[in-house]
Amino acid sequence: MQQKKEAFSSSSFARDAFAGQNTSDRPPLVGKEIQRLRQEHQLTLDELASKSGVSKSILSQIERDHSNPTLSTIWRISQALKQPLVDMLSSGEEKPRFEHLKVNQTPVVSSTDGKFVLKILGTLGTVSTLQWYEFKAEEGGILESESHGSGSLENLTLVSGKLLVISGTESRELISGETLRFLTDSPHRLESLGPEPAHGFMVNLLNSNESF
Amino acid sequence: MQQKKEAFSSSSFARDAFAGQNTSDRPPLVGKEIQRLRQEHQLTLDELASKSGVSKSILSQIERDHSNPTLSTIWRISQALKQPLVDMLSSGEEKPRFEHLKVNQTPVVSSTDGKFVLKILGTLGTVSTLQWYEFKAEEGGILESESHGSGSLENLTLVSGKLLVISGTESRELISGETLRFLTDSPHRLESLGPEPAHGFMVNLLNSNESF
DNA sequence: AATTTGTGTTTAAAATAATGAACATTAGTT
DNA sequence: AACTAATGTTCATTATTTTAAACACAAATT
Repeated sequence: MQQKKEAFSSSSFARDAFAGQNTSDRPPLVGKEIQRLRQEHQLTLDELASKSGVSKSILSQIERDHSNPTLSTIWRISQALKQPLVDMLSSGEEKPRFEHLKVNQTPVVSSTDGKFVLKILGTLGTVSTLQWYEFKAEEGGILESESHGSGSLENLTLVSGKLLVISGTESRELISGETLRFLTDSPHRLESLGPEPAHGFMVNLLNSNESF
Repeated sequence: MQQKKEAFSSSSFARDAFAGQNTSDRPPLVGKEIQRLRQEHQLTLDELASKSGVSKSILSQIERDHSNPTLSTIWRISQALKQPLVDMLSSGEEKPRFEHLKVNQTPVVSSTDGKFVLKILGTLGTVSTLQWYEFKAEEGGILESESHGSGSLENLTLVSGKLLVISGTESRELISGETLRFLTDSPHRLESLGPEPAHGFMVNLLNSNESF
């Protein structure tokens, strides 16, 4: 019954019984990171133990990667160290190459009557300000915009539906599949003509102050 | 000797399985998220068990938040579901940060077998080059791209369908309505997973500080 | 209806993570 | 050096996760 205290060498942690998948990779080793954070906070094992509610013996083992902590244990440690749980786990991994926005994380703006919905897909405010959106508008939905400043440009592509675009004194009617670029240095307005809802994509360049 | 078959009711874990927002006084409940991902992949507990090497009984309990999984268990599940470990834990927590832009090269895009259709909606060449597209890809459609140069950024929004994105050694799976930003300083690849065709938008920022 | 097949849940045993106490090791002081 | 005090590690025990097998249930097939 007495198995070796030899870390998790015989446990499922290092098991490679299930070949074919990722035998090369292993779960993240949080030990060094936890130890670094604890020392940064100038805490002893005893102090972190009482702060976190995790026994100091298991803390010692986790720091040396001799134990495979449970989620609740990692979480209690992260709380005591005031460190987001996620950061502790990703320290050993690769840098975040992706930014993954789930459906409910995408900012949405809608007109007061709710008929015109703008989903803000991205913005970039470096050299020139750039914003892009997806929009959906049922029949009669209207989006009114002020001037975006001289030199601002709007690029509209309609995937489905019919859309009336009015900028300044001019107006155009867009049908499915068409693209329209126009200056938005004056108030402008989009209106879904229906009957099917308008759906499309919009890229805006705002107030470019570049000289070329 | 008291046997608590009641999961972790006597532990520091949550008493009630309630998969709402993370109130940040208890470890994150990953059950709902894991179940969602498994069903998205159309896997049964048996299938995920053999893919991940985690027994289906514990999978069942974890999905219902009746167990407090170890790090290695969560990690093996995340690997099988091709989902970054961190994302599974942060479903109710904070968001990732942004990326930074650097120097670059000339972008080269090598495309397809016909199943993947890119519609170029617009381009703009100033200090950094900007391009945006609409794409439609039937099941199995693949778009392979070479590096766009270090610091190049791709912004993908999926309107419908399912899309697998691979960049470098990492991969993400996008479902309808989600947005993904990622660095394209290494070869990357988009694959429509079907069954319905993938449809979405793409905005690329390419570094073009070309020094001839 | 009865039987199979597929899918998720529960059960009993084994593996191991977590605890508190004893032990070891270092660092500082006399 | 010897003695403390402080800190980290190991030990024995307990608590819980994990596993494999049995079970329950539903849907499909004969």
